[in-house]
Amino acid sequence: MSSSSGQPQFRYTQTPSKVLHLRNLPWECTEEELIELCKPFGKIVNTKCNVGANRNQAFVEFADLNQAISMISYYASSSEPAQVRGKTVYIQYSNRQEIVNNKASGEVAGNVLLVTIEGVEAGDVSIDVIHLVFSAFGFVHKIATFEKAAGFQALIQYNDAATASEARNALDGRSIPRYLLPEHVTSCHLRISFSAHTDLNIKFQSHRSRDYTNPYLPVNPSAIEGTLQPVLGPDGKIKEPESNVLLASIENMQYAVTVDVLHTVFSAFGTVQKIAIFEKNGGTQALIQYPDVTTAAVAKEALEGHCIYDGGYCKLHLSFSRHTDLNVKAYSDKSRDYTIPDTGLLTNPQASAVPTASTSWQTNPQAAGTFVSSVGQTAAWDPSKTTFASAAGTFPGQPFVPSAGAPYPTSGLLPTASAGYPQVSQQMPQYGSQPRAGSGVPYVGQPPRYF
DNA sequence: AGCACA
Repeated sequence: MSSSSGQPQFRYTQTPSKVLHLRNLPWECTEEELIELCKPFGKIVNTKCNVGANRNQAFVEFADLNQAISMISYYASSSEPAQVRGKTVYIQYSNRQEIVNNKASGEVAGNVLLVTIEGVEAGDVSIDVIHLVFSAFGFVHKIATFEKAAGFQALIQYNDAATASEARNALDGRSIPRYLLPEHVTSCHLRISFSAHTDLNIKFQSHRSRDYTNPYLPVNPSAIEGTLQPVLGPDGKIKEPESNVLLASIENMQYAVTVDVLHTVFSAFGTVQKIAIFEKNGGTQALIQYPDVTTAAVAKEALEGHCIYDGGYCKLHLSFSRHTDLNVKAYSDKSRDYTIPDTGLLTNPQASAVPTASTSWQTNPQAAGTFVSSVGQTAAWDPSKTTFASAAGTFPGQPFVPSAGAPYPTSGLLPTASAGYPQVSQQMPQYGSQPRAGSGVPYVGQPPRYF
């Protein structure tokens, strides 16, 4: 026979390759056209278009050798030749085993995609929506989002370049379905390229980054809520813009944390204007609005990492919210607006820093008779000066005294050292007496405590 | 219609 194994250039003796050589393509055939032709046979992990003197040749690399074989086999026995724009395309195994990465940056197939979401603000597309969209092509390991001059961008890490390529091929230039987006978003085109990253370094689960391979990664409360544009502080660390509204994440919420509890705690630093409690990512969070940034900053500094109740329960993590004025129901189970006068249910604004016993009773019938405001006149209270010993005695007019039978005699809001459990009141922090909560509020399955 | 290049 004329064919011999010593002539690899002869088509019937070419060794199979994941890479196919296509020729007689229409002039400057696009990658999309190439992919359309080849993708029925398998996952395309790389392409090279417009090669050759006439720019009418191309290479396509499949994820698997068998996929390349199936395409060759199909057209070897097909009565219809492979065609692009009606032009017959001749396909052979390439004499190379892989396409070299000579593409422009961003075209080099990797397992991490760089996705630019055009025409939206970061807050418009949640990381959960991004995860949903990109999970259609395979397990998404990690997502990191950020805002750059180019707009809202996300890095999507898959296990392999093949999966990433498939997602890119399917989604590049497309839009996230409207029903997944806020109503005001009119367009949301995805522009997708490959990142040079292979493994993203996700430090926290947050609204801008996720590691789906590590469910135990700590949640970063400063990044859960809102769409803060990170600001670099003097130390070079990411610093959130200050706000008069604090976002509190409540960790280890063994006991109910109500609006009243939060009001008592946060009133220690100034007038609390509004409170809203909500559930997010399976945890409880709250927004606490002060009249000014300074007060919020003091409260944040003093309360961060402290527990409302002893034993490490209801540990607070505080960050500045992007909100400046909460729009809350004046009086509900989960929210309170203390700035609205004449509701009949609320104390008047001047005295609103601490709810009176009577208002607590109205809202918490079970708590009747148990309310003790341990904070007192907040306007005069300086957390940096108040001493620990002053807890009950410094606040005249307190109608109730601590119950001798209280099962948890120590005060809450102790600083929680990472291994500092259980805690005792002697571990008082530099802030002196801590504001306390819990009074007047029924616990879940626990009797109330007093101070 | 016949194998590319960082």
